[in-house]
Amino acid sequence: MTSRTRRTDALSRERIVEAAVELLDSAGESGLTFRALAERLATGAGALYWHVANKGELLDAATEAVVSVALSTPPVSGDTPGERIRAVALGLYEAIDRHAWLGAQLATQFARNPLNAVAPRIWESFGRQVRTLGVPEPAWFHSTSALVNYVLGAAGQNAVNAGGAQGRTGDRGTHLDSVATAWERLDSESYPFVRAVAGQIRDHDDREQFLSGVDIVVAGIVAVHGRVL
Amino acid sequence: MTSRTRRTDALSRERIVEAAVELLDSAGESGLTFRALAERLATGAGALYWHVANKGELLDAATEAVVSVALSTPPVSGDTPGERIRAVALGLYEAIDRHAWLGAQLATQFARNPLNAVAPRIWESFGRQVRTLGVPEPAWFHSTSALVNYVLGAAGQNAVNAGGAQGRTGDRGTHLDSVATAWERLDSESYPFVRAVAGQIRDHDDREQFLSGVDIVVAGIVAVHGRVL
DNA sequence: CCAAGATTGGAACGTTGTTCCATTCCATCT
DNA sequence: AGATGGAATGGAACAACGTTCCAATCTTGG
Repeated sequence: MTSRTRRTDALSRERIVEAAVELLDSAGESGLTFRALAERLATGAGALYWHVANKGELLDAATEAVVSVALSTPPVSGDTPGERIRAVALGLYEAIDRHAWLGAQLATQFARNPLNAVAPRIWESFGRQVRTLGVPEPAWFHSTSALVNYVLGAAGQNAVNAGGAQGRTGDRGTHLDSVATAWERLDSESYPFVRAVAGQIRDHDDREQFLSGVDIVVAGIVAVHGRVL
Repeated sequence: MTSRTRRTDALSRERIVEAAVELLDSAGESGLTFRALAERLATGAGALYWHVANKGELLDAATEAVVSVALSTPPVSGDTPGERIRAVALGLYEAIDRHAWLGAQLATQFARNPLNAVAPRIWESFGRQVRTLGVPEPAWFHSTSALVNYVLGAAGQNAVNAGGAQGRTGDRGTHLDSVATAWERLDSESYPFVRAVAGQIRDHDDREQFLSGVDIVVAGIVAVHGRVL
């Protein structure tokens, strides 16, 4: 028996990242600690550092793993360029909805580590569709930048509401309700506009609001840079 | 002398927040610790907790203090609604440029603490101008949401580039250069679009790119919801 | 002047990311 | 098969952090 059976419980970067995602999903961003991760993998915290440089790299890897599947499945569908952009954006939105920690992560990822791999992935997915809008090449950069910035901004702001797919809308409802109530109680001299829209926050649909913003940005790209096809 | 002179070095929430902003500016987000803050204020870390509940509240207060002055000075000027929206956005942009930590903070603030005071401030500033675009009331919420999400998304992504006003463009230049180089080296099969726009990242103007996005969103709002005035 | 509350500041606690290193595993060579 | 050396492990230890606690000190009203 020259080659004994390889141990199936051996550590690897992939297993670590996978466990990190599970831990983030179940315990939140503050729940991801090297000790909890080591316990879940039945090893010591020090061993993880052989496969992962530090916590930042681990977070980046977890983010990339999740974004990667969100952007690759399903293959973007839709008849018009606008519909295909909505499909890409919706894929990201649902990934954020599934993983409550992802929104905050995406919103600051490029700032924290501009050399990571998730930024070009997102840019590529949106940029290809922006190109099909008929935008001339010199405007590709600004147009895609606007779209990506909107999506990542919405990601960061809506991160709290994540997890609504499971039907536990109770938390979300009371949560939005408390925000709406707080906004309605603001000084009417200083905050007339906020008070006017506070009611809409109570019963709005996050997904619809998100897609509405995508439509606005796409319409803006076409209006400013685009040609009508 | 029944009333002795009041000590001028007494702690107060304002002095603490002011010192926190200075510490964030000079030492970055990781430089803000209760120990460093206590040393700067010539006191103990425990004393700070009499005026500030915890670090999150301190960060919120620092953010609000900076955003507050950014949105109130100067009084928004401009002939058209679009120009006034640009003025509001530019005020925020320059605050982020002055305070490198602010971008990441804003990008996740609403998610972290939806009841804080900075979100309604930003919504009010933009919302008032959106109203003057001629958007009908039912669309105020979606339109302002799109604009705010774009601005905060751009804030989070551009946070690294902050500090360019002082003229030390060397860091920024080499930094963007390394990003551009990394993007140019990506697989041409998987990343054709990113490679095509990588060159534009090297010599683009952040401010111009940011404002270009604002124009796109404003044009989109008008195209989707607005009336021509 | 004196009590009572407000405020201070330093010590201490628990937790975190990370480093260090002795030990174990495993593929390869003789 | 047995030795060898690098790959990999895991537990202890360290520094730093947010936070709590409390004795000491100020400040104010009677």
